[in-house]
Amino acid sequence: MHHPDPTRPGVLHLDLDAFFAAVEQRDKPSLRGRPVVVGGTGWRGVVATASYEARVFGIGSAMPTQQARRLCPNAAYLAGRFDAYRVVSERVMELARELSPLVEPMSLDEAYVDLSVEHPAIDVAEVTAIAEGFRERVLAATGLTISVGVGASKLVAKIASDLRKPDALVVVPPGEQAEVLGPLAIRTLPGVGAVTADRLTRSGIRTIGDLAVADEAELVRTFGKAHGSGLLAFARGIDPRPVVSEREAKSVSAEETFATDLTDPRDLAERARRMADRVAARLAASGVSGRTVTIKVRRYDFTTLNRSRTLTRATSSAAEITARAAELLAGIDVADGVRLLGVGVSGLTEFSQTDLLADLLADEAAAEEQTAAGDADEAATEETPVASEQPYGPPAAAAGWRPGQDVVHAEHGPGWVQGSGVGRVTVRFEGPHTPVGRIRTFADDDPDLEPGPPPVFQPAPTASQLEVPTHAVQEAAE
DNA sequence: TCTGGGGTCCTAGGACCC
DNA sequence: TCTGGGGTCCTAGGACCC
Repeated sequence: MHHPDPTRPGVLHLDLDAFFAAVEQRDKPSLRGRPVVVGGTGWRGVVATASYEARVFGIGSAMPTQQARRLCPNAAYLAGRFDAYRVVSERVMELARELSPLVEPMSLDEAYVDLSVEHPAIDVAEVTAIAEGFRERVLAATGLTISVGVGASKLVAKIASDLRKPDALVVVPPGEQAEVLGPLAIRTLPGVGAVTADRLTRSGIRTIGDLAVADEAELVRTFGKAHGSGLLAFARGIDPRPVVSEREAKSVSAEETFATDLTDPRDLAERARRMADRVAARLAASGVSGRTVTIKVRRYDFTTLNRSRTLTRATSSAAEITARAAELLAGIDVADGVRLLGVGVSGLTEFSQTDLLADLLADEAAAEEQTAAGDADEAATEETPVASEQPYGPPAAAAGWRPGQDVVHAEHGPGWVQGSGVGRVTVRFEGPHTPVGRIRTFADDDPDLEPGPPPVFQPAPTASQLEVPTHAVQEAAE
């Protein structure tokens, strides 16, 4: 474990600008320069990312999509293409790892990099050159701009990357930390959310500078030991957290907000089963199993409950997770309506051969339980089709065409779904390297129209590639 | 305005153990 | 029995992050 040197600007925070929306504008020429909103497009959706053109209208992350639509009805509302985002993200992380092996991805669009192992004497000039080179390579390889913040710690790097977004590099020299942080609003400090900011403001603390001179005992009384003293340390620019390149997941979960509240326990049990299946598949894919099964229930009034049960052995069996989730669900009154249900597994460990055998036995045992329960109560095991299987709100299509989705037409080639409804689907035929494309409308069950792969973005040739003689390029291509 | 889905970490109380 | 002092595990809830 390596801690960053607090006297040198060796930590980078990388943050792709308006990431999901930027990928959409890259791949869809007709959306460039226009407001684009990516997120839940249904009744109960929220905004994941708004392009800068959409932010002008007041649209931002976590805002209900309904509200965004009122603010800017003419924006493009897209459901998101996470496979495409993942490809771009992996490429950026790869480029980051060329700077240093100490890269800690925080999400698809953010990561920390610690340069201090390989550049122990790094200074502002050197890190500036490294970071600018990196930003250029990201733009060439992905067509996207990335903001980079640099400081002596994760904390300072993170704050710096946000200071002049988009498409900016901000280096905070260790000697200027206090001056830079002091005047900033308390809310810009990572770990200060709506609740903490509110409480601090009520104590007359508005800026990071105010917080830096606050009384520690008082903060600990108000916010608890860890949060109270952590807050003060952060405000003073103290952050010894290392950049960690490999972190093990601690839990795996799946959850869903329903288009309309569910009240039938059998519907909920069936939904829980499907979520348990997905969780089990992901556990298996990452080679882990877990001892604690948790369900999450959000009621009609947004109050949220968690119920968990810890098993004697870790499991990754879909049947066992389903059975435990069903038991936990049975203990909750759902008559007034449930808007969200989730199933999760925590207490993860890498699984062994004996776990695999135990899972097989657990599958059988759980199946028997089901059968036994079915004999006692026929209704419970009937294959009940889920009642509220309606599409996830308007204007998503009944046929399942999602706005923004990649498609291929037998005659017209690759394009994307611009909208759908009343038995029709509208497609725009364009890609990242075409001019703005034409729109065509089809029946939503047109056999010539299929879901397609994400378009491939062609990186700009780099200066060094242009210098290489033609025959060398051909050899490299073979 | 009416609130996603995937996570992390912390707190606090009770059970249980030595 | 007018009553210790940890430590760990489990459960539930909450703040926060992207």
